[in-house]
Amino acid sequence: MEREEVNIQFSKSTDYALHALIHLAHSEHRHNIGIKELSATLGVSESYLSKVMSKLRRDGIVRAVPGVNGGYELARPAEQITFLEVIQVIEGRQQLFECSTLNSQQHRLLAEEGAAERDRDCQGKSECLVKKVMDGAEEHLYQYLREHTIQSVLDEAFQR
Amino acid sequence: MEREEVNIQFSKSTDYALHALIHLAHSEHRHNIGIKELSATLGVSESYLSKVMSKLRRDGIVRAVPGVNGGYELARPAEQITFLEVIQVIEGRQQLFECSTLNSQQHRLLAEEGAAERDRDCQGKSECLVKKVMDGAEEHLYQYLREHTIQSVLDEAFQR
DNA sequence: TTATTATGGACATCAAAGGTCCATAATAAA
DNA sequence: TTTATTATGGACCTTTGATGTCCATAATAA
Ligand code: SF4
Ligand code: SF4
Repeated sequence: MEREEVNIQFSKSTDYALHALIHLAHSEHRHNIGIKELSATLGVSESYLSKVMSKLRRDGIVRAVPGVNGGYELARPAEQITFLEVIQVIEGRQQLFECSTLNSQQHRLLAEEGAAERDRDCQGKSECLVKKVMDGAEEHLYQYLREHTIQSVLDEAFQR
Repeated sequence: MEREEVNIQFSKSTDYALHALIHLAHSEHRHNIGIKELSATLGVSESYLSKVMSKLRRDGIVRAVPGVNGGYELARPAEQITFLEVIQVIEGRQQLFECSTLNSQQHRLLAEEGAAERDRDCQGKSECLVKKVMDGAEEHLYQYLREHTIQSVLDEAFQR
């Protein structure tokens, strides 16, 4: 009877950002695509999309020029813009897993076991295996996202 | 000046669930670990942790018995409980990426390009490359999480 | 100078995470 | 058969973040 709606997924903003970048890449012969055209292409409101674009500009993914015939264009070639980069700009850069029980008995128990390991990796961080598994998962995910760029999507889409 | 705090990370509940399961696995010679002991071990309130445990029970990860000397125990051997399973029980099973612009011009443009592909994979779903990259990322992540179990953490922690 | 376009701040809304409290059900021990 | 104990689930609360709008301002090319 309950409507459980827990969430571990990327935000709509990330979706919008990726789609906008693809449109810019696809129209790179032209210059300065305005927010009007972008929002029409994606079917998203100008106000909201402009927030997303501003973020992309602040992080050097796109360039923006105001005024007549202004708009956006990629700041770098599309093959240098990875999925990971876009996601991190929009979603932030916190870790996929952050310890919430660092002051617990259990943390002490599990982290102390790493004593042998702390000889080589002596950073005093004392992370346990749970954290290591989760960090490994994150790195796996990131590595995959690093290998895919905006250009790679276009390449596969428009080869015929 | 802004405090951007966007979030793509696992919830505290997932953290609690993993830690609780590790405690149960570590104490499997005993039976029926009560919520009192669990919450003391993790340093988390009984009320909240009991919600998490109930979820784990409803999905067959742990067994629970009320009454004097009651408590929780693993419903299956620890080597059969994967990280992925625990995460999905707590976080739900939606996809990491869901299309938010399915009615856009761009979707039509990108999805139509898959015409050649629809001959073999004729499901009418017409997903584009963006979605495929993201789904690939998800599958990558999941595969990794499937390969790690509660037992594997204990093994590495208590080998000396 | 002017029309146009992006920017950023201020709000508004809504859903979900995180958490508490309590009444009830279930159970084992006495 | 009590009784003490423990888990369960519903109701409720608070805070946060995602999503979104609106407007005043800055910047720029024509
Ligand atoms: S280091 Fe391990 S035991 Fe300690 S809080 Fe993090 S996940 Fe939990
Ligand atoms: S299928 Fe591709 S283009 Fe269509 S909404 Fe999904 S990600 Fe966007």
